[in-house]
Amino acid sequence: MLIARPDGIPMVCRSSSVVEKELGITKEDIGKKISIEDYNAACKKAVMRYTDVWNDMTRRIGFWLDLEKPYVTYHTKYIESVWHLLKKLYDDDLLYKGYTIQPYSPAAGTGLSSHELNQPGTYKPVKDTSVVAMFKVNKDHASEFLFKDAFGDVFILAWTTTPWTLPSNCALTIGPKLEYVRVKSFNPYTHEPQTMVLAKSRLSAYFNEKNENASFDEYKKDGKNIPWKVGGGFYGHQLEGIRYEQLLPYAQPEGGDAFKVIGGDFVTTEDGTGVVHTAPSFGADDMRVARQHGIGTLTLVDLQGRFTHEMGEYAGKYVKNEYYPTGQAPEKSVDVELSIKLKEMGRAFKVEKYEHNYPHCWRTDKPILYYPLDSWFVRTTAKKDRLIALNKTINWKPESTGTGRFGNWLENVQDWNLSRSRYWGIPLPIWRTEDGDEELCIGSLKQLKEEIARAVKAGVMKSDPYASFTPDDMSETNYDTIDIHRPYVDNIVLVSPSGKPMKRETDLIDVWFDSGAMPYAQWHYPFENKAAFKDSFPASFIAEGVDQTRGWFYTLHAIATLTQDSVAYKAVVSNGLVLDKVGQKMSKRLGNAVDPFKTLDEFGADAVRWYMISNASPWDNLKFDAEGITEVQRKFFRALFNTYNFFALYANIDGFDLQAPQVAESERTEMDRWILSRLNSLIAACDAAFGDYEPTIAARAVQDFVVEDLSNWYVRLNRRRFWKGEQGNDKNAAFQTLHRCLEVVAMLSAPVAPFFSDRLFRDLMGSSVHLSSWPKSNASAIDVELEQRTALAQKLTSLALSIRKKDSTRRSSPTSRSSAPEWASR
RNA sequence: UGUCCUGUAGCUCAGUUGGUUAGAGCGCUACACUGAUAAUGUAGAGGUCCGCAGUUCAAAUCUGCGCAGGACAACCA
Repeated sequence: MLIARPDGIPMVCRSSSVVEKELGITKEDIGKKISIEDYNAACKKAVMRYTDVWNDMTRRIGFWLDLEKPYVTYHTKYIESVWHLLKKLYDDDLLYKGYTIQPYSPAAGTGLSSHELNQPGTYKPVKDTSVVAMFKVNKDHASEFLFKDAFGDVFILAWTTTPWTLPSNCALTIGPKLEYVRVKSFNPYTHEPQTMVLAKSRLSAYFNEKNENASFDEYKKDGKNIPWKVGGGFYGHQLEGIRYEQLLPYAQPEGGDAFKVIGGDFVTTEDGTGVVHTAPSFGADDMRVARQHGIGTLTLVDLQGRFTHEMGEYAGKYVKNEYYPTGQAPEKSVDVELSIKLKEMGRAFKVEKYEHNYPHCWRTDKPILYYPLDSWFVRTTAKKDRLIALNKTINWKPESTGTGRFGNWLENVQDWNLSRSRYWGIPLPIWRTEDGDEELCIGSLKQLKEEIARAVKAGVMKSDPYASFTPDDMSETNYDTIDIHRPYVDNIVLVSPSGKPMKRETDLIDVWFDSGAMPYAQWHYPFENKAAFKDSFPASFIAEGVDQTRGWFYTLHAIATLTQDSVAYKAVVSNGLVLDKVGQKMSKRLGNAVDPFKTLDEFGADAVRWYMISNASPWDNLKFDAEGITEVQRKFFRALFNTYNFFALYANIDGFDLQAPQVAESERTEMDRWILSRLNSLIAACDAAFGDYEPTIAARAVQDFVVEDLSNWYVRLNRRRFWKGEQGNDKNAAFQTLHRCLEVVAMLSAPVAPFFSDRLFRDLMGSSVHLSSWPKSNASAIDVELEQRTALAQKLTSLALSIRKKDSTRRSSPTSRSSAPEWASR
């Protein structure tokens, strides 16, 4: 069973953002400028359009797919199967609602899962304004030791690449075991005397060695060559509990005791000052450590990525300039404005541009924020051991991807954030009371109908909007009568056991769940096709790009493990990428991408396929060079075509009879027996190679056989047998031998060159090669000794030609006698 | 920063469990052939097997440390 994706999941994923772009709207406008119905209809159309392109490519390149019955994730039946899986997870306590810091895309208005963040191209190098901010220490019993012969006020230095999070600062985190020092010096902007606390090992990053212990009196207040002096060291834990003045007091944190120094094990001294500015709302680590110490939170940014009304002069400004509509971004980002403000306040120690990799949303291409959100999670961490154990039973090609890349990923598996705040996708089938005390997960339309009936009876709904649907009727017409997408499904209000109304959680689920649910949902399992599902699950193998390691490979594996306690596939071929001929990744931006349709037009599908398969193993990156395709055409296909033409020419002249009885082996010449031995060896080699998911080895073996053995040696030396006038066993043997070779070559090359091989086979046999049985190697026809002897003869022939060449002996003049030393056989 | 892959002739790639002088195709150069079917043959030039160190009688191959390219991951304040 081959899993393939007839509708192309990534296209479905992207269709919504593509549609938004085409319609010239943003997510904000949905429900206002355009109704959700119209919007979803546009999305549906976009899917269809991509489907056509995909189908066209599939046919032309000869993918072996059932295009008549693609699975389509927006069909009601597909969604019902997904709901069934979700219900199963829910019943096993593997689905829960949680409040965590998550990657969030304000531009798309939705949270992102870890594997969405793991798509290629999400992390990009960006230049941000970074600030070393100065937090003023309150003098009290705990901090007294810092004030001993202090020089000006005492500050703790903390570095951030996201100055917009500084107003939401609630704590400072230090490493309890790290060494810290006090440094007396001057503020580089206000030139006031001040004492600063930072990690000892970070001194050299911020203070020039040659100015250490320089005269304070001689400082010219120009910010250059600032003298400094170390005023004593101590360990991080001595700082814990010290309180400081809020840096930017726009609003007060809630739910805790903020503005103190706390200890965290994640603090390092690789960057910054060894002190982490902690804004619990905008960092996963920050939230965790703040909870541990009861710090509370402050979230001064809204879901659109703008500062909230409390932020005074900054209220309403986007925290990243990228969030403004094109052309409307202010000259100074809030990061810059805040930095200037801090400089003026005397609370900035260093402001500079800092280049680092920052994650971007794959829908909008804009930077993401880390933001506190309510979300539904799949508790994959609970099944980590099974995920790992089952993975070990999968045959990965190449193996290292499974043990290395995928294995490491599973070792560090996180709970899967399923929630998406969007409109076009599969709705989460969970209904909740307003207080969240009662909830219900729906696993089928039948169950939904029953619950609707109860709700109507209880009076929370007037009527059943899905009245046209008949439970247990699996016909398409029945399923086509209803739509369980948003907004329709949002109109359903159910009733809780205690009689309260329950509304649907408004989230959609991660589209990757859709694709991972494919083995079940394509069959509408378990509502229909139980046998077909059982026959095809788990899949024998799947093939996809290695970049899908954390995408499709993972979601298939996770869902199968959690819901079936099984693998979803027994083997994986993870393809490498197609690079351009100098080894650069192809991209539209660089203009080095090859148009697949053009390439197919120019060379034909078989030459392209043969080139790609024979040139490099599927998992190795392929340096795509069109000259390689012409070489394949010249060498392999021309040799095969000419060999067939030679056969056909004389077979037609002589009226070769396919049905005639086979000439006995003893009646065939030694060379007949040799090529048939080579042929059966080839069958065995190809069988082993294909069986081990090594198509490259198989294709190369077939190519060598055709070019060297069959065309260049057998046909060349046996031409006279085909030419001669009289019929007879010898001539028949030649025809039958060559015919058999061509027949088998057609069969062996069918997986790689499906069109050429089919034509060849039809011409030879009158039927399709793709309906023929895979050839079996006949061990008794293999004569290893004969193959070795012939190899020797080939070598001697070449040597003889070489000698003739040296002696300038004409090739057409016969040689009466030649001899070779015995060592030539080695 | 981590994980994984790759590195052999100008190019694309082979190279088994370590074992004589490291191979093929293409390209290049030269010569011959046109009695090989729309397919020719022979020869030649071209290599620090990415580098260094180690194991070994023996390393392209095994080990370690690097370098370069690529993919993927990462809360990096």
